[in-house]
Amino acid sequence: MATIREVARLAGVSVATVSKYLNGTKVREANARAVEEAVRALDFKPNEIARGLRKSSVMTVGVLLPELDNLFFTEIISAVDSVLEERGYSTLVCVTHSDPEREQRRLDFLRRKRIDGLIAVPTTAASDFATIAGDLPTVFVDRVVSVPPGGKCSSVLSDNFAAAYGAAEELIRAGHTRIGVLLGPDSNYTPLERRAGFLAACSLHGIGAEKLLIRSGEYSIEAGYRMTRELLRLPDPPTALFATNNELTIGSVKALAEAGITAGEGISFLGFDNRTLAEVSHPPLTVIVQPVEEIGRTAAEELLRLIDGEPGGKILHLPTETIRGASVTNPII
Amino acid sequence: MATIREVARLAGVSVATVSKYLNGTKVREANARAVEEAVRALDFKPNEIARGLRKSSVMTVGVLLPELDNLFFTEIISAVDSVLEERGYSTLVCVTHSDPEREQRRLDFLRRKRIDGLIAVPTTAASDFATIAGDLPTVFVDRVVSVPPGGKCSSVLSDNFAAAYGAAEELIRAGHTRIGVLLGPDSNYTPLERRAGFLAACSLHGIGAEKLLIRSGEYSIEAGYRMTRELLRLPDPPTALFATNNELTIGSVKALAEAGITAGEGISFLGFDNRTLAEVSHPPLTVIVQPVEEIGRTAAEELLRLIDGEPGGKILHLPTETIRGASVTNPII
DNA sequence: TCAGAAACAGAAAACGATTTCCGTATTTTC
DNA sequence: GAAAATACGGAAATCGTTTTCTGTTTCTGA
Repeated sequence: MATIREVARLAGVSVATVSKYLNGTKVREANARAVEEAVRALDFKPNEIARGLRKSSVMTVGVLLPELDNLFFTEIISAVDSVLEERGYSTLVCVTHSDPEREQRRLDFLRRKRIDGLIAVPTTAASDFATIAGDLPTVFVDRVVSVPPGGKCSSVLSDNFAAAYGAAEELIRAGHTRIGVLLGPDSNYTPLERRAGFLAACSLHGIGAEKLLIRSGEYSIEAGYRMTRELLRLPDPPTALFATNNELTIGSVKALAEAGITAGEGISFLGFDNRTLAEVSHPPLTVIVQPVEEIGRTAAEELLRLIDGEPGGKILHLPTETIRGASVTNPII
Repeated sequence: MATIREVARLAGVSVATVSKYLNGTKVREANARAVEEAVRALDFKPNEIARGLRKSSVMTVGVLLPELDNLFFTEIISAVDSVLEERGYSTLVCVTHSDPEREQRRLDFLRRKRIDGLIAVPTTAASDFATIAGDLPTVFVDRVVSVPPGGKCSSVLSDNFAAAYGAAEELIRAGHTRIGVLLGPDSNYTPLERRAGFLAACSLHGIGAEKLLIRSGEYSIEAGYRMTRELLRLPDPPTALFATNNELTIGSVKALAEAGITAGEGISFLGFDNRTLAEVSHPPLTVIVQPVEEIGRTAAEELLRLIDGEPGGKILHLPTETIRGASVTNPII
């Protein structure tokens, strides 16, 4: 592949002139023409590696996340990538499989690649910014990491508390008091927030925790399925179910279908995130959806700000949206 | 961030020694120790950019695909990434949004990054390898591109012909002769293969094309929905439906649900790809699933072979799998 | 026409690693 | 114990750009 040297020779100018012309510094008209032609003739493409070395910036941000086979994450990356690409950055994706050791290795890898910034959905639990990213501009997504005020990192996530609060109100307003809630692992941040939001709304309406049937487990289809079956088998089963994540929603829907229960008839159902499943269901499900696209965009924009040296330390909560289907109805007493 | 020079100084050796030690060449025990310690003390991480420049290989492969918000693609990337990472390669993902111009720009970008190989789901239609990738080792996924025998590229995809052939047999065996088929755009390669496979099986069983109700349109939920409604409204509607892609399947399921038709009772249904929807449906759907994980792995392995200089020119067809639910039954005459 | 200013071109020094090549230590062999 | 063989360390070249800094043109205005 042609180098800038060969272009210079063919054009009869110095490499400095070629470089300047290609980077927008003014050169003599005749030279510009000659360079242009040489570039075309040799199909010259500047070596970004050499460029990156000299400029000590490769215009790359790392993205560190648990999995690639999960639309929640990939839709976020998609938005992140759109924003970053527009500003000339490329995106280097690394998968952790939720393994802390692997996470550390991949992070090391990204640092060796001299990334300019990081977008991370960290797995490591009780971690602060410094141990994860050092002094790298970083935006955490769907996680809150202890954020030094004005430091080089921020967080972007849905307002999980408000989402669950709203969900509870939705169900209570319809007349439910005996509600089953399917939560993710207690070790994660978001399930705790969702639990807290839900409980807050309930207690405000005088519904004690003892009437609630809260279950927590993995974020998986199987867990959702299992927990739903458990709840349905209770002597006094709940009149409404709230599944707080995509996988739990899928599992729950499956269990209901198997039990011959139509959401909104035998029991009310409030799901999370899976817009498509909600639409395709009959009747359509009521679901709370996270603004994935906006989360991605916001994270990318905040990261660009951090890279530009502006202070971070923000925690950006984005509102969720409730898509009303017909799966939340009055309870049959 | 520390450089190899500072490590050398602190360890009291030359940069050559540091480099050698870190790259596995034997050095004196005492020096090894000193380097080790200096590396730790300075938290030295080799600059992969400088390294890449000198070695003229950055151990990176590009991935060029239409979208990131589609599990079919992201599951493939996931597998690709696993295989490549194990061999020390990183994956640089670029999205084309199915826009040929953008595809060209992103490809240019990847070449400037001096990637060692490419995995591509090209959008550009009638294109041959040379115009897309030049002499870059390339594996095309879910597309067949005119492959120079022994050249530096190969293709990996499902055996779409066989999949559709099998689908037709499945339905014919159950007794259906009046079958509605939902296909993707005629301008793509895979819909044509699927159509051909389906027709081949039908004609073998003496079912003329005139009895079939073949519709083609976009690969979208809306198209699937629309085409299904059209078919259901016919004076003599089909007794079975075959949706040939994930989105078409979703749209079709939605239309059926809305029409109050249960797949496998009023009408038989054969879907594609969406394992989760198939499982969660009631009754579970019979679907043909593509071996996404294996497609990804195979593509990555083939690419590694090409990068190692072995000849390409292969077209690798991987068998699909039929997951039998209860949505294909005998027709009610 | 010429001095001074402004515009531009080019040689060479970075950037941070790897690698070659040569010289010195160390070991082996008789 | 000396010569030959081997092992190892280090100076310097290299990868392909950008950028600085100096030197040369070209332009301007009286």
